[in-house]
Amino acid sequence: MFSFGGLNAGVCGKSFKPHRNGLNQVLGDLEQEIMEVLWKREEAIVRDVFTELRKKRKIAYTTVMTVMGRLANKGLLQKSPIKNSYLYKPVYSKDAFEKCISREVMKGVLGNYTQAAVTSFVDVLTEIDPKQIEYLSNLIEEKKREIKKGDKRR
Amino acid sequence: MFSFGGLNAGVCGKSFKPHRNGLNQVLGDLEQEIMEVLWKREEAIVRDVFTELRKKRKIAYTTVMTVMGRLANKGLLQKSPIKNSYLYKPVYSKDAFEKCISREVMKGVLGNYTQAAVTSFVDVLTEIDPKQIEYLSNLIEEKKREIKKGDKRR
DNA sequence: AGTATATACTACAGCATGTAGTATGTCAAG
DNA sequence: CTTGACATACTACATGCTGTAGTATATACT
Repeated sequence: MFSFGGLNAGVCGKSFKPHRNGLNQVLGDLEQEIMEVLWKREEAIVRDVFTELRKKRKIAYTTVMTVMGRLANKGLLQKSPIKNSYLYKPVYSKDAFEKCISREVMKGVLGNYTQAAVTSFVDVLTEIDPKQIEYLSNLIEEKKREIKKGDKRR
Repeated sequence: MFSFGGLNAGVCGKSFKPHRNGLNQVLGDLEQEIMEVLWKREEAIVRDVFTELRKKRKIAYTTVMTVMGRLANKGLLQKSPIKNSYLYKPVYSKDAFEKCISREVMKGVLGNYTQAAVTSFVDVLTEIDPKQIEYLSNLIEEKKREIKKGDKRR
């Protein structure tokens, strides 16, 4: 239950903040910064991330460590022992994570206000990128054919 | 900025919890219960709401009052002096509120992961209610015509 | 042995929300 | 005019999430 491509939905769809940007919509500020570093480097130890973040702003080593630990507890980072410390890796690719978010959010909104959601979807999509309407149109036609096929089989 | 039908988006789109049900997706448990009562009765004083909630469970009068006050601060309830107390009314209809949510959430997800969002939208919609695909299809055709018209005018 | 580095653990602040007590004001009935 | 019901304001505490960081302790290399 609640899984998508092996990704536990609880992880990507717990709380979505529409007004924020990027993955900050589901992650805290620092959490997001850290995940970005991890996705960029594939893997890292706390010091790597600390050094990276430290370039931009003042932050304590233990702060980074604490949050990386929390991300591991949430299932977003995998923690494996290495020498006298741990190596962290993202459990899911950024792409998979984003797909999971969009899917969970869509499920949440469509499942609760289907009609209104369909309407605003089309409106908003037109506003932000009218070209996507063409793509959407094709997707729909495809789905329609799929549904018909399913009907025949019955 | 950030308004929809007079509704300040901050109110309906601050934090969306996809896994919850109904307006509990953007409101706390008690907040939602209270709003439901208000939407049902159009207007009420604290005691009305308290009496209603009290039928179902143990709760203190002041608890209801505190939360109704918070809802007023958030701009969800309008508070007008009456006799020696206040009369509360929903500022927005339940319908308008739901539309605002769906719009803000769509903006949030489409604005950040357009492609992925379009894909999951179609998938999820098919899963939960294939009949809606037909409606969607019509909406799209309409939009396409609108867009063409807009092009001509340039 | 000492210094740097790693983690674990603890802790606190701020915000949102649920919960409720206490103090205080108001009004109507006796 | 005193009393009791009821209203509000204010304060407070708990929980969960996130950002932040100190302290204690283990480890390892020089």
